[in-house]
Amino acid sequence: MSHHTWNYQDALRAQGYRVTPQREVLMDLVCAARHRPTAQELLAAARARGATLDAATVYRNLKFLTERGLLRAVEQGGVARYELAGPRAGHHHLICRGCGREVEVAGEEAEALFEALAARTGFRVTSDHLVLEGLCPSCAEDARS
Amino acid sequence: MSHHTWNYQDALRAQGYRVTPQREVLMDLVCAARHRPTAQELLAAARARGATLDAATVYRNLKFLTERGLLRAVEQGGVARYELAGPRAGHHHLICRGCGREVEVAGEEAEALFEALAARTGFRVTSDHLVLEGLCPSCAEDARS
DNA sequence: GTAATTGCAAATTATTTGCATTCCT
DNA sequence: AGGAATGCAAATAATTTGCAATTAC
Repeated sequence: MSHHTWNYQDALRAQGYRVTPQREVLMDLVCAARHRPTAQELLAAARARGATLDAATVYRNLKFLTERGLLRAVEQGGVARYELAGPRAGHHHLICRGCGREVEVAGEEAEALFEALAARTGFRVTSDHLVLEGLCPSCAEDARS
Repeated sequence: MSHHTWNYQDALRAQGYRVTPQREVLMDLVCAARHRPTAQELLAAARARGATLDAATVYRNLKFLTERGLLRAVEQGGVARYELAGPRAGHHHLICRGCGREVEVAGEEAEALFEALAARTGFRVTSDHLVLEGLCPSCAEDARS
């Protein structure tokens, strides 16, 4: 399956690593997921899809793929969740603690904010994926009752 | 020991909860800690200090104290770390991934940033404690070699 | 006295590691 | 072939839960 816009397979092979079915199923699942899956969710999903793989393999590969820059790990609620890193721009998420809805913010939008921080503290933020909590417009509305 | 500027004991008693020695030792330790301690660190520290308490009690109370707004939990590197919440303003941290140094940013400083986000997305950020990663001035310098 | 809390032990959940075997390239 | 990667099983580590015993108020 090579429906990915980016061919990570060759990138790996070029570095002497192998493209195993386990790695492919993980990449496919992370790619197809609507929300960021955890290692456990990926294991279950992979098996549901008929793949044969062990939890240890999932953990080893998520770490491997993250180190190679193909995936990105985000801590959320104590567990690690994964998403495609790929060759695209960083971005951030706003999670509404009212309805759980998630809004994405382009990296550039946030850059301006980080600029301001850098100017004031000299500290350059490199996080390319923040998860901010707050209230979305509609829940903010409800909160007034 | 009531060296805390804020008397949380009465606040608890007023709500029908008890002030146990275990709870006090936890509050004292979090208060005295230089860096945010984890549940395990608190357990060890409490015992080193001669206190008698179980891991389950530590977890139960950290959760309890956090729910009552006395402590605040921050996820960092997969584990929960705690700090005093108290009646003070929220703030944020910048952690340098070069030297590990930590810089604190007052809540007001960041408010401006959140304002900008709200204006653009309608989303109001309520996180009162972000942990941003980046490079401090001195490490940014070294990175150029 | 009595309900809130604790301790202890056992159960969960997430993740890691050693090692022999398998399988990409 | 030959090293990379997997599976399996066992080891950690962090956290949770049931329940009887304890204790703060």
